[in-house]
Amino acid sequence: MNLRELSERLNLSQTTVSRALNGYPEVNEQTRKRVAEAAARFNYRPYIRAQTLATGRSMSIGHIIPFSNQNEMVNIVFADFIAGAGEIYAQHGYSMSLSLVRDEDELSAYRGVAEKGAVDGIIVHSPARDDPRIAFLAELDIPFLVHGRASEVTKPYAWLDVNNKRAIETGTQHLLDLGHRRIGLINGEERMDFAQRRREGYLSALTKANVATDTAIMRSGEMSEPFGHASAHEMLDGAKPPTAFVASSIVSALGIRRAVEERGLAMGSEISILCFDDEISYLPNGRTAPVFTAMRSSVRAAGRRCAELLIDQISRPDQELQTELWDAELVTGTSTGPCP
Amino acid sequence: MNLRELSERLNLSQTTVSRALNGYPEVNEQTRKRVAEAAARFNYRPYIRAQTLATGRSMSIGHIIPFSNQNEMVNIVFADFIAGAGEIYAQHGYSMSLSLVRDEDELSAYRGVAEKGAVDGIIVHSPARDDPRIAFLAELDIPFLVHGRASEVTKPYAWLDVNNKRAIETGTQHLLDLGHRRIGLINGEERMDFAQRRREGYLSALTKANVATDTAIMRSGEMSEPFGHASAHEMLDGAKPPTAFVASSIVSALGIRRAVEERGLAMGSEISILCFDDEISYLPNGRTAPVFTAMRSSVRAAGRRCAELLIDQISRPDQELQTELWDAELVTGTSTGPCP
DNA sequence: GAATCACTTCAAAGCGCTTTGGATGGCTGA
DNA sequence: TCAGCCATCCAAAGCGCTTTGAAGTGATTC
Repeated sequence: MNLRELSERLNLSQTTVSRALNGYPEVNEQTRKRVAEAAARFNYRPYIRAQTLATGRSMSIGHIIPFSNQNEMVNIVFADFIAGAGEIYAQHGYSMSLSLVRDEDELSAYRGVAEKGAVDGIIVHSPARDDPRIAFLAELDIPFLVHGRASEVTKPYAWLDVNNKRAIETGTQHLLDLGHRRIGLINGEERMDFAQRRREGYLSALTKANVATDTAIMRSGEMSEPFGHASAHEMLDGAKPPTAFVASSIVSALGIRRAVEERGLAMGSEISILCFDDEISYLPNGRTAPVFTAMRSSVRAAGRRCAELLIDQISRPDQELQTELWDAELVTGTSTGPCP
Repeated sequence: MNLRELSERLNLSQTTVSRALNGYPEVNEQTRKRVAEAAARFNYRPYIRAQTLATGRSMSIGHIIPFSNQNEMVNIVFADFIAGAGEIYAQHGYSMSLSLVRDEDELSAYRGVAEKGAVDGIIVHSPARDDPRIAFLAELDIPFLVHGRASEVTKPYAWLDVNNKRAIETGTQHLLDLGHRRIGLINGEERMDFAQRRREGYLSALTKANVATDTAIMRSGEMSEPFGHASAHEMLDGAKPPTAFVASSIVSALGIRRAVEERGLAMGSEISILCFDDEISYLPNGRTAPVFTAMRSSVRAAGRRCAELLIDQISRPDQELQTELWDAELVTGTSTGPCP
């Protein structure tokens, strides 16, 4: 059942039927009701494909998720981000189109998605410091918003980010306040912008406190449980082992904890752990009382907000590009304590 | 730059240009080359929207991800499944359209996606025992494939599933062989089909071994770290505490381990833990030597295979509906040992 | 030299919807 | 009475692509 058939049954033109269904004012209330009833009775539903071609809008947002060739891994926060964004899309009648793209062929995938008019806007995930995707999308002239930032990109673009530097600076400061002087850093991959900023925050806190930095207790890698586990063991095996750890993710923190426990050390007294907590739904950091002391910022909330900002940008293309910087919140759990 | 413009510049008809670009045989090699060059030079790319309308195929697969209202949680295996499926889609020129749908309005979302012709096929995630979605999709007459099964649905449908019953039966048997007689079960939500089957496997192994079952050491819930943690504590606080645990997910196993360690018990000797391992990329169960003894089956491989099967079904609609049952593999780690 | 054929190319008709630019007719006000 | 004006409705022209059915070439065959 298509529009033509429906309009024939009603003895009306396609125009009128279309307008009636889409709520245009220039149609009699009675005929509108007639149309609505017939549409329901014949179970009529417009073909999205045709609508999309006629209107020029596809009512869908593209997410291109990079995933690393080395470890075949999707960022752990991705599912919750998507859950948040999806909620907003549903409210506004948008759908979400997803491509997982390997590092090497990412740019061509962007062209594929954006230029062909398959989506009305794009969300960029996990930007690197000097991310070529941003300049590329700007040139394609399609609305897009970056979750995160790319420090080395100079052109303006829309983004939403957590203040990663300040977050980790605050977290590290918290450990310093507890008397720790040997603090290990277990970071994400530092070609990622967020990881760089977190590192800056870590270094800045140490420097301000006149504590020497030591690359022997700084690691950067894939944010998985085994990586946290192995890194922690290595550092604790070192000549001058740390008394505290800063972890970039709750997953690596789990690995650190395992290493700590394997060594028979007591977490929160002999060894302290502080991590960044994205509030991942299946790895909650304690519903009521947090386990890990953490810098907390909800990635699901970020997903929601990113979707809102992008939809806003699509519907009002003339407005200035929006940016938002969120502060993470320090929550204290049982994983930190005074330096022994 | 659209097809008409391009064909005008080339002094050719749209037909010829279209055919040249799409590899039809009835076009001179020389003109094909001319067309290809011009297309590259003018950076021509067909509008997907128009192509989609003209061909009747949208070249996109819908995934509708249920997510629970109670715990606002997306299944942890989802990201890796998607990563696997996305790989295959990319190879075949498909894109992936995602909707996250809350429990209560799922059916209407299916109609929205399927009936409007927005996608060529659908993958159904996390089916419940008597899942209304399956009958619904069958009626809509759109190709679909279920990841998992719905025991109470009688009509034939395409699916791919792990033999959950046998997997957990084997796992439980392994613990019985080690001498354990009090084995706790920490399962997923039992309205989900897979969780029911796992429970059956658990019960079957115990019954065959003439070991009494006890609901006091059986829990079913959300498959999160805290759930595993709390459940393990409760059971270990009981009058007849278990000496071993079977966990439905590596995430709940992590929680169990935390509880075990908090009590100062040694995992692998005083308490054994066996879990189902979906090979989630950021929670790998030990790259070389597994930590947890586990029943293992890669959810990413399942995603890949599901995508293949569905694409096959779309391209050859007349063939019989395919089904595949995979066996999980027992891997022994350090988390299990003889009953003390 | 006419008929046949393979090889290329083309004009035009969709795909199902939206939207522009009128028509139509009843009603109002001078 | 008649111009002017709403309130409704409509025919037709797109949106950019694919595909059908036919036509225009030479070359080949008899």
